[in-house]
Amino acid sequence: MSREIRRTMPLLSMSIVMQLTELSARQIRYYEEHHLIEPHRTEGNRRMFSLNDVDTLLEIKDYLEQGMNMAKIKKLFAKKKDPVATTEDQNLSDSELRQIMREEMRQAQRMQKSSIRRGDLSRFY
Amino acid sequence: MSREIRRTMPLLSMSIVMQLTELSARQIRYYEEHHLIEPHRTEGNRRMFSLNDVDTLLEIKDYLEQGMNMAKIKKLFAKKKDPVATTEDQNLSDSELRQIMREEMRQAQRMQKSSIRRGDLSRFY
DNA sequence: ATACTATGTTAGGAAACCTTACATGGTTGG
DNA sequence: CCAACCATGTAAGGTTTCCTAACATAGTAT
Repeated sequence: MSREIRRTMPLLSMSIVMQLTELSARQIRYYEEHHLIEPHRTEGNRRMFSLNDVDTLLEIKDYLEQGMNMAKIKKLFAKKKDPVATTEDQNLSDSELRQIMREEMRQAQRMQKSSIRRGDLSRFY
Repeated sequence: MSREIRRTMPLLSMSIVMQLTELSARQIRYYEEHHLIEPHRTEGNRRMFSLNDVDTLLEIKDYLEQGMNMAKIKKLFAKKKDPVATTEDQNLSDSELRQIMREEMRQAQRMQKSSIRRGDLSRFY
């Protein structure tokens, strides 16, 4: 059974995700409104998050703390998903994207080496 | 951050554990009454389970389906924790214990090889 | 035949979560 | 400088999920 499935399986409730990410419920719902995450829903309409969702939230948090705004973050995510999208007003230059990706890679490397880092989900599961 | 911590971190709510284990809430609470698991509690008194708890529950389920009763399962778990416990009425013979352990080992091996097996938690996370 | 074991079910209450709406400090463009 | 907007806080009212406690029951063991 693939790692993909494990990471997309909705296992976590709102309160746990709040603890894991140190975000408020309001913030998490707001990011969902902007389609940056799409948590699963139970029959009773409760959100259930996957580990991937948590990762995404930590990424969003990081970008926001770096001063990026939602609009830019949305474009960033859109482009990461489909780097050759043809929408006209995708005004996030390729060089900007590459810049960000490069930083992510460097961060990932650092995570391999040092032990604990903010945003390192492996603390939790 | 150690695997140990990841696996003991209370992340999962009752409903999710019910799905993962295919046990009823009643059953899960009953096994807790017998101290086979000790889920964490939130401030509001809700149970929060770790991945280890889920493993334990699947193990219990397996033993029960094999016809073992709670009393025996309790002794089995006690002895697995402390194989040299000195309580008098620990009437689970060493050979019985070794027998069970051997089967577990064989099962674990099979899990390495074949893909999906009941009791294989890796389906989920 | 009786007692026990493991589980189901029900009731009443509390915690956690939901959506919607309004409030607000910080930033931004005119 | 001010109006608009952005990201977030907060409050209200309602629903879902979970809690404990108690009683019911089919199957098993004594």
